[in-house]
Parts: sequence; C-alpha cells; structure tokens
Amino acid sequence: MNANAKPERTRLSAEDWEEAALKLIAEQGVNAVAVEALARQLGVTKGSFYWHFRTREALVQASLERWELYGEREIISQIEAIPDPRVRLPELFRRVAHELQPHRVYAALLKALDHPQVIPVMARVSQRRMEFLNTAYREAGMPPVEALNRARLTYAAYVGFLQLNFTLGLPRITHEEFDAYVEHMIATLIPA
Amino acid sequence: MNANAKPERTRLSAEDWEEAALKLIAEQGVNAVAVEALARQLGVTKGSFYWHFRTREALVQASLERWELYGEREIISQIEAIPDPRVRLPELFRRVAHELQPHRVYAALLKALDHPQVIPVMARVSQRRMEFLNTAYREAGMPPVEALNRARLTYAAYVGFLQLNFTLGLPRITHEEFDAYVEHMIATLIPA
DNA sequence: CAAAATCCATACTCATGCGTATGTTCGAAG
DNA sequence: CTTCGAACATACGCATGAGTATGGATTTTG
Repeated sequence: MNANAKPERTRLSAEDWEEAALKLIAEQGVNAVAVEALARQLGVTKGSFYWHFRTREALVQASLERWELYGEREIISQIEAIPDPRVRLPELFRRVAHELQPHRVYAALLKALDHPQVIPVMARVSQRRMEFLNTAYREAGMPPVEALNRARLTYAAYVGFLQLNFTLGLPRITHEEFDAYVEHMIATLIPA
Repeated sequence: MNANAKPERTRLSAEDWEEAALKLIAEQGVNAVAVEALARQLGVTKGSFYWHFRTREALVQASLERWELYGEREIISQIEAIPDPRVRLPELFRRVAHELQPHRVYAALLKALDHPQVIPVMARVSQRRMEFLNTAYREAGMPPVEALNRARLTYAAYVGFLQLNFTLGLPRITHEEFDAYVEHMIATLIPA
C-alpha cells in the first residue's frame, strides 16, 4: 500500500503514465484518474506529471487513443483467420465470453459516456465492431438488412451483458450456467 | 437561464427537491446532482436544502428510492392486463421501444454503476424486470431453463440498446429503420 | 568532465463543492 | 395582531484536486 511498490524504475515516460491511467480506468473508472493519486501509485509527485503532460485532460486523451489503437487488434485478426464464415461467429462469441478481461476498459468507458472525451472514441470503436458483426452475418449467408439488424441486436446484447455482469454483478450465475447462457445466445442469435 | 424560471412556488417540500434531483439525474447524470446548482435551479439557496435533508447523500438516496417506488408501476400493470400471454411480449417490446422517455433515469443510472448508492437499487430493479421477462417467456410456452436464458439475453439487449442509442447516439437510425429493428428483435427473441 | 537537456520535488495558488452557524422572513394557529 | 415554528438567506470553514513556479537531481552528450 506504500509508495514505490512498482519495480523501481528510475525514470518514467509518457507511456508509463498512459498505461497506469488505463489500468486505473479499468479498475475504478475514468473519474478515478487523478494526477496526485497516479503519482503516488507510480512513486513520484505531480511535478513529474506536468512535465510529461500539459493537463489531466491530455493524459485521458492520450490514454484513450492508446487504448483505441492497440486495444482490439488480436481478437479480430484471430477471428478473421478462420476460413469458414459459418463457424466464425460462434467462435467469436465463445472467445469473447471466456476472455472478458480485455473488455474491462470498454465496460468502464460505458459508464463514462457522459464524458466528452470518451464519446467519440466509444462511437468509433462500437461502430467498427458492429460493422465487423454485420459483415460476419452477411458472410454467414444472412440477407443484408437482416444482417445489419442482427448485428445491432448482438452488439446491444454484448454491451448490456457487460453492464449487468461486470459492473452490477447480475445475475449471480455459476460457470456452468454461464456456459449454457452463451450457448443459448449462439443458438438464438446465429442462424442455423 | 436566470433564477426563478420555475412557476414561482412560494415554499418547497422535500419531495420538490427529490423530483428536481431526478430530473437532473435523467438529463445530466447522478454526478450532476449538486446542492448549490439545484438550489439555483429552484430559486432558493443552500440554507433551504439543509433544512429538508441532512446531507447530499440523503437527497440522492431519497430520490432513488422514490424512483424505484413510483417509477415502473404503469407499464408492468398495463402489460399484465393483456390476457393472452403470447401477445404480451411483442406488445411489451413495442411499448418500451416507443416510450423511451421514462427510461432516461434508468439509462443515466447505468452510467453511475460505480456509485455505491445506485448499485443496490439497480440490482433490485433489474432483477425484478428480468424475472418479469422470465415468467412472460414461460407463460408463452417456453421451457424454464430456456426462458431464463432468453430473459437474460432480452434484458441485456435492452440495456445495451439504451447505452448505444441514448447515451452514445449510435447507430444513426431513422424512424422506419428503428421500427424495422424492433420487429427484427421481436422475430428473433420471441418464439413463434 | 562540463554543459545541456531531461526528469522530478517542494511549495505554493485557486476554484469547487459540501457542510455549519446563525440570523431572518413567511404563514398559520391562537 | 401576536406568536411560534417551518422555510429560507448569508456568511463562513474546510477538504479536495487541478495547475503553476521554481529549484534540485539525474542523464545524456559534446
């Protein structure tokens, strides 16, 4: 709980601050990003921060852009590597369901949609993901209009799930029940 | 934009403060509930507030309890009045979709799930609504386990929709497209 | 190794927003 | 019309957190 709990790095860079901010966002939300608190956690003081960033707003901006840029590369590329379009969607569902950790930041940003800086970022990210779902449904053989609506519905279910489970802890559910829920979701949202 | 824009009521009660707080929550979120700002809006000063409430926390608590108590009576009772269980769900979907105004507070509270006071309220409300969906699906002829998962999926879609549209303004959608989306949702989530 | 650039500490200012203390006005009962 | 309590005003204290000013320490470089 004391200072310098971190591996004693002598000097910091702007990226270190951005990573620490993202970690804090994932754990406690955007509002928890305070410069003095972050400084204590990094084992330095405010004087360091205001050398790397002009303002707190600049840190948040840089962190969000960093997240948007490096955040979601892996999963999408992995899914796109699957040759058969009809197994892509179920596989996507299962992977997302069982690797929820990378979605902590997204879930935290959902609770910060009143913040002017996160709105455009979330708009872009959500739009891209929905378009990814859209083409996935079309490539699985669904007619265009239906595919678009199904993509919207699927992504809404994803967003709502994050809110209800991650943040609210609802419903209290076991591992087996969760797996059954995922399979039910696949059976309901993905055409046979 | 000035003070006393309101209809010049001479003296206020605790309920007036709670209503004003709920209005503010719906428009700008829980964090926007500040006593001095509310006082200005009501045409009085802090001295009034601290006669009616012991603390700001007490106001938020009272407002949330008020919302939970008087909030959702109408819709559920209207739906329960429909005799045929199989038309209940589509009708519920359509009404919720076309009367989004009462859900502004719920959408705002979704963004405040880090706040200790809103978590238990949202947990109770969400739980009740999901159980309502659960029984609705069962009464429509769906086997119990499937009905439970379908209720979870449906409510997650509802929550996600609120987030994506209300707060984020995504996707940019027309009236006709929206109606088509609702019908697609009904066709997908409700058994024939 | 000297000098210049980088990185950080210390000590402030300033704005915001909750809460308190105390006096003042309104409105209804007597 | 007085009186008493409910409703409000005014003027504070106090904590928090962003941002600034300035000097010290630590690298890096010529």
